[in-house]
Amino acid sequence: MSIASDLIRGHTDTIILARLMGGDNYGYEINKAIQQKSGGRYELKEATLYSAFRRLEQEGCIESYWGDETTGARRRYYRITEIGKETFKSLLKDWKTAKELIDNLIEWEDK
Amino acid sequence: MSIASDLIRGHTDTIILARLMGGDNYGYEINKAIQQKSGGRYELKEATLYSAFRRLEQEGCIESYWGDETTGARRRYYRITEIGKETFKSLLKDWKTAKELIDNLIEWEDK
DNA sequence: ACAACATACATTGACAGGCGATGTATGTTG
DNA sequence: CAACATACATCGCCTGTCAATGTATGTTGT
Repeated sequence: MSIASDLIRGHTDTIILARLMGGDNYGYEINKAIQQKSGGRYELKEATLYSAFRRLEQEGCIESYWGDETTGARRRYYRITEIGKETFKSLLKDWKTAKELIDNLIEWEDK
Repeated sequence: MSIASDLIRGHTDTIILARLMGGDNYGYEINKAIQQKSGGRYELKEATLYSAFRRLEQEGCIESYWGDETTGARRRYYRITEIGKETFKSLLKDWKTAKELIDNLIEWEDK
């Protein structure tokens, strides 16, 4: 992977919630969408993805249900809740703040 | 603190190296400068700061020496090395990339 | 027929970074 | 003389990431 995961750490939830803002989806597909949107530069590791789902569901940000696939592997779909939408908005604001903050803190005067 | 530390995680080293790009400095003062530059919104916890120094020194990014204070508490000064400067440049590039990547990944189509 | 691969979900155990708590020592200020 | 600021340092816990591993189904190439 080309991006250090510590730089993405803390954004996993935001990234997943952003995907679910566009409608219900299941894990594998969500990760595929992330890969595509990143131009192949980034993907969530499966362990990271599924532990994020567990975390978000416990926090009430998402809800899950099994798809009715009659063929192929079963799919667990996720739906963003109202709490999730509020959380997402809040996380977006945090990101904006953090971005400005970091940009500010890595400035320097060359000596 | 107003900023979630997971959003800053992975930037600690960059932030410290940026401070040292402006000349040698010691831990306490570096943290004060960070607080000032952030407008009081952010400070490194001491445990975080000193473990970052240890890490950076082990990696050869910084070197340390004791100040010659004849009064007051002793100060351990840090100097950025050539390796540190290269690392810093590289971290800046990583940040630029990560910023664009995240901005891209948190876009969504409202439904 | 059968291997290889893609789809799809899930858990375990290890690791790394951040940090609260705590400790040391010195100097200043009300 | 208590409170506070300066200054460095370590220990142990917590959390998020991830390699490894496992399960099960469907497709494609030879």
